Order: sequence, then structure tokens, then C-alpha cells
Amino acid sequence: MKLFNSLNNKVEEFKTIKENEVSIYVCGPTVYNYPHIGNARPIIVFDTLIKTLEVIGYDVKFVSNFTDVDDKIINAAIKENVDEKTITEKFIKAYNDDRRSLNAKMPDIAPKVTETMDEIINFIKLLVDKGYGYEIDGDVYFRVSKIKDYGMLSNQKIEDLMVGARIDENDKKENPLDFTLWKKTESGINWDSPFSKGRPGWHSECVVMINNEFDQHLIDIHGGGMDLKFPHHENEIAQSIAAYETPIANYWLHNGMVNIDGVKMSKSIGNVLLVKDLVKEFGGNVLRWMMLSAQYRSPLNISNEVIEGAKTEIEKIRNSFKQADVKLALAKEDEGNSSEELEQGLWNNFIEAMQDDLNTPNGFKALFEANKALNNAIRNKDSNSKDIKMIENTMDKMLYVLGINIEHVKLDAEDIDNFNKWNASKKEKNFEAADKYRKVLMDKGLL
RNA sequence: GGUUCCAUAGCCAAGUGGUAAGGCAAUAGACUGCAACUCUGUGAUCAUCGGUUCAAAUCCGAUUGGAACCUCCA
Repeated sequence: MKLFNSLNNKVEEFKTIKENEVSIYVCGPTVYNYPHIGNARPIIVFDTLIKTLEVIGYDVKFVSNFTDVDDKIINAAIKENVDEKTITEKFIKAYNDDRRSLNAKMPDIAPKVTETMDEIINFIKLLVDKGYGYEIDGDVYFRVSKIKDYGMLSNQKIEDLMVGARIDENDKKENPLDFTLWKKTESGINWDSPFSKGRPGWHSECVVMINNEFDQHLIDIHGGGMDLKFPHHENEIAQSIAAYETPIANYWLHNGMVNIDGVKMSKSIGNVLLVKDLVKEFGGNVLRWMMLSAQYRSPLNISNEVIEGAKTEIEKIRNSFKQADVKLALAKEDEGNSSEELEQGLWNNFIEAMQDDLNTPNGFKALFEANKALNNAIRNKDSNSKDIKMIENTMDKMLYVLGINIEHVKLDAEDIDNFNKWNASKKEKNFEAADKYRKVLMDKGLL
């Protein structure tokens, strides 16, 4: 397996810390709104990565958090005159629903900030004790200048960052780059801490959760959107170096952003597309197919044309499956022998593409290749049902990894009877009867 | 101002030194009782300019155009 590592901007051979085991953490959402399709991309990309790793023999432990403490959540709660939990529970459920509708697996563990508060406070205390955190009037900040390699992930120099840094007049921080570890406040949900009544900054939670859930300070893969690279991931690394002298993960993976008709999705433009709406209109398969049709690191543009293309392509495979299933149901039991060579060839093309930094476009190419082989086997009089079965099974495996769910059709005795009658009527050139049977079969979705 | 990235046929998109994968759309044909499905054929010299090389879409430089991040964000 090869993966592009954002730590050094290179494609590297993937080596796990523990043999055959992969520890992976993906930054989850702040739950204050329905997930938009930008949120869907990491869900789909990392789910596909996890399934690829599993298929090639790794035992994967996958953790993804919910940020359920945040100003946006507090504001939403005030606006709707409810408590924060009402907001977060609603949108955690919405997120999980979306995850399911995108055929993505649930994480093994999905920790929440509210349930990790003791550990977060202890962690901030540790940073203060070590001299990396400092308290001013109840607020706690991280001393960025103490980290020699600050900027290692985003490849930025402290001096350059200083130029772009926004300097707040009222800032009490030693350095404008220092970020908040603990914010003193009594408005909204808050906790007691040795520093003050308040709540934690955003950047600490992921570090703490990784340490908690994996019980180790260095994991294999940390993933998230490209936009999290700076400052969020950079700050995670800074804290982990301060506390444990590790960059948290050996491989940092970032997915590209999603655009709509060439422009960034934003509330002000009013082009935010929600996952649930698109799933309702086109289905999870289409959304997923579309997202995987480009390499995960590229920006992805969504347009009607792209959606239509994805629909057609999925339909093409569904049709082939239908015909293959019908042919199998009508055929005599398991005649002939399937070509193991063909099976291996098809599968290898696919899995090699996937192992090449998740080259899903080439994965689709292999899927189309298999589909063509299937169609030929269906049409070819010399082919046998074992061949058809074998190719179908191989394609099922590919579709599992890609997370595309194409159901097989099952024929009951009546269906088989109708097919036989249809074929017989055609033979007798009784087209009126043939059309009648054909209609029945089409109405049942078998044709 | 700094950092990172991108520019391949109408559209989506692989390919990172040896004469351009795949898909969608289009078009011509085959199959079919008709239809659907399916199969076969047909298209690009890779933004522009210059350089390195026996050889470049692929490396280097410049130009043009675009994106992301540096501020909440997947």
C-alpha cells in the first residue's frame, strides 16, 4: 500500500506500527448543522481506505470524534432556546444517518468532547506543567515558539505566519500565533478547571482522544480535510510534540475540497448542498460514486453533468447484474469451469489501483473492465454459468471496497416461468404473448 | 505578503522521462420481431513560451489563468 503523506508531501510505502494492525483517526464534525457534501468527502474517502486496508488483510481500528463543545453549538442553542445537548444529539444522529446512507461503516469508537473533559483538562495541565501552556486571567494558551518544528505539516515558517497573523488589539497572548487551550467563560456550557470556569479550545480534543482510545501516543494514520491542515493539525502536532514528543501519526492524509459548479460552497453564496438532500434525490450510491471518480486529494467539482454521468455508470452495472442474475437463474446448475486466471487478473487490476494511494479512478477502470467481461460472458453462447458467477463475485468485492451498493435480483419460480414463457413465445413468433410476459418481467424490475 | 496545489478531448478523469488509460456525451455499425440492454469502430500532442535531454504531458524557468490555506470550516 502506498499513501501520500502530508508530513513530507511524498507518496510513501505504508508501514504499520504493529504488524497487520492499522490505527486510524479521522477528525469528525462539529455537530451544529446538517452535514453538507463537503463533510461527505472524508466520510467516503476514509471509509474506502479502511475497506481497502481490510481487504488486503489489515485489522483496522477506526476512531472518529464528535466535537460537541463549540461556540457555534452554543449560539445555535441560544438561538433555538434549547440546551446544547439538544442540538448536538440531533446532529450526531443526522451525521450517523448520513454515514449509513453513504454505505460507510461506523467508527469503532466515536468519542465526544463532553465525555472526554477530564482527560482534556488533565492534558492542558500537563502542557502547562511542562512549560508549553501558560495561563493569563483564566485563559490558557499554547506557547508556539517553544516548538522548534512548528509549521512542519503545513510547511510554513513561523516568521511567515507572523506576517499573515491577525493581531487582535485586546489580545493578551505572548505571541499572535499562540492558540487557545482553555477559554474562560461562563456563558453557555462550561466546566470547572484549575484555570477557570470555561471550556477547552478546539485543538486539544483530537490529541487527547487519540491517546485515550488507542492507548498510545503515536498511531498509523490521521486523516481529515485539507482545510484542517492549518492550523488544526499543525496545532495537534505541536501539542503532541510538547507532551509526548511524537507527531501523533506516522501518516497524515488530507482529502481535497468540494466545489459546486466551480465555486466554493458557502452560506453567503447560498450553494450549500446537504448530504441528506442529495441522498434523497439521487441516492447514496451516486454521491459516493461521484466522490470517488476523482483522486481523493484533488479538488472535486460537482455539477449536474457529473451527477448524470455517475447515475448512468451505476445503472450500467446494475443492468449487467440483472442480466447475469437472470441468466444464472435460468441456467443449469454450475456448468463448466471458471477461469481463475481471469478472476485474478480482474481483481489484481483493481486492488493494485486502490493500493496506489487510493487511485479510485483506476479502480473504476478495473470495475468497467470486469463489467465488460461480464457482459461478454452473458452474451457469449460458449460461456458458462461459473464464469458469470465468478465475475459477479469479483465485482461484488470491488463494489464493497468502493462502498457502492448494487443489489442482486432474486427470481422466484413464477419469474423463471415467465422468462421461459417469454422466450418460448418469441420462438413461436407470438409477439403479442411475448410482449405480455416481457411487460410483467419489466414491471418487476427483472428486465 | 507567505505557503500549498492545479491547468490533459464537449464533460469527468488516469498517466510524473520513452511517442496520450477508462468513463459519460456524440457519431457510424452489429445484435434484436420491435424496444431496452449489450458489443465493435471513430476523437486530444497534454494552457503559453523558453530550457535540459537521444527522448517531456511528465524535469527546470518564465508567463497566463484558477483554487485552497494563513480567520470558523471536511
